[in-house]
Amino acid sequence: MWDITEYRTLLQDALKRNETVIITCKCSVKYSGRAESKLAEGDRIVLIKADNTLLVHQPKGNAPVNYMKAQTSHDLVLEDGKIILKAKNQLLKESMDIKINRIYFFNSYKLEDSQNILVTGTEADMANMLYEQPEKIEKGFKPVSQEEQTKYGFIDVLGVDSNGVLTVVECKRYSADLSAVTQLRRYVEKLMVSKGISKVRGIIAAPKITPNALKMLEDWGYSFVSVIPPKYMEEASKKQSKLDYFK
Amino acid sequence: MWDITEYRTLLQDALKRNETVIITCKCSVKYSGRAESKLAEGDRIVLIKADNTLLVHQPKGNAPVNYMKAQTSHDLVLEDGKIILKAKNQLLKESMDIKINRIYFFNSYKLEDSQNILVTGTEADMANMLYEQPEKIEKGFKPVSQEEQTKYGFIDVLGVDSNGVLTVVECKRYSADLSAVTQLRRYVEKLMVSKGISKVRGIIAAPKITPNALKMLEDWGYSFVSVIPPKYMEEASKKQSKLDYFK
DNA sequence: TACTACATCTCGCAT
DNA sequence: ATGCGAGGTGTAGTA
Repeated sequence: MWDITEYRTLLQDALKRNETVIITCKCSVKYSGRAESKLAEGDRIVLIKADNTLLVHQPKGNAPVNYMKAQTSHDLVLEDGKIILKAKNQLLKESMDIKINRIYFFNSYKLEDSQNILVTGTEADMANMLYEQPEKIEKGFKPVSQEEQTKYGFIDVLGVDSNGVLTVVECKRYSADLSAVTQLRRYVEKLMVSKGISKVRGIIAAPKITPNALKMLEDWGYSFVSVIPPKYMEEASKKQSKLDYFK
Repeated sequence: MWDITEYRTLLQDALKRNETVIITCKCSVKYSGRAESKLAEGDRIVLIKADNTLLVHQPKGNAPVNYMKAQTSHDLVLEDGKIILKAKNQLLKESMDIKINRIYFFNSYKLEDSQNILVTGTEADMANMLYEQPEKIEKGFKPVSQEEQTKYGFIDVLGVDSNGVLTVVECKRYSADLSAVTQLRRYVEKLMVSKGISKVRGIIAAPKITPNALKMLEDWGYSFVSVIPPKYMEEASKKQSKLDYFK
């Protein structure tokens, strides 16, 4: 089992069968592609998934320290007496070499999983909530129909205020920041041009807003409305029944 | 080994020893916290790292389908005759239940890794390149000193053009998009206010720019310069010698 | 801690 | 394929 040729066969067979491979090892990593990186020797977990995605995980942190996208080829070769896992993605012109100094553990398993995750409490759910409860934006606010709204692109909620002024609402699930304000500004200005009107209001709907963002918002004559985003699972129930989730 | 109490002990001991746990299993997942999610039954790999980060990986794709951040507590309990991995993060008010219907594989290993990755070819490297080769921006462009530049915060490169006009350069490693333009615009306007001057130029330096972004850029009187970002490993060599990388 | 912006972002969706 | 924006974004730097 400690022979490179056996591991090589194990890996190739596993990939051929679309199995997912787990290697726990001491290794160093070099990557070249969109950027370049070096990672000196340490203990890591290397995952090669059924779609040939490769992930290198250190023993801490959420994000993989190195990775290759799907449609990468993988091979184990011997260089200077060391086992190297060579990963290449021709399409993306990326490559990675993982020099494996010690294998603690090597396994592969055929994983069957056709399920998609269902997430609720997203920005889209928040926009839908405001469509159904427009008074949360302000008294007299009337959303335009969702069908009409889609014509204007990425605007979260589009409506008319109590004075009949066209109003763009940008939702954020968390604290709205400067980029939220510039995004709103962009939509407002785009709408003024496309509609040929000089007055369009802009509102940010979020639980809170950063001080700098609020200042910029007010400088531009827009306004902030504090709205708590939804995240209840009733939304999920609706989606599930729509998608025949339990069939 | 198929007894819940044994697995429970295995998990607790592993976590106590700061080992990293790998579980290959058939499971379903529910999450509640910043949002809520459900994932129906399928085969996945569950990683619990030494810092108590938890990752659930499906057999395809780069990103984990579910996860919990560091400082989460983990326990295996029996509910309705099923093994449930219960993960709780009190601080973030997040929780996850992984109902494990079958364990294909369970292992843990003490991983030693004190290394940090070194990446080159980042936006910061691109800005540094333009500092050293300002003619890549345009003839006669003179960057201000890096010390002075830092006073203005997030501006990538600040300089003066051949006519003595203050100029903000925003770098992007890939195609510059609309948000890059609004970001530039924000920096330019902030600088005009803080310096009390009416004319500040804005330049986007990137390998390319999207059509909409270019239009917006030109509408605002800014300009685009095509620059190929650096990614050579000579930068890494410098950083390495600075950091005594090989000691 | 909060704010800001990058990321080998990833991912989905629409054109 | 590209453009665009959300993300349970994660992560680092800074005030």
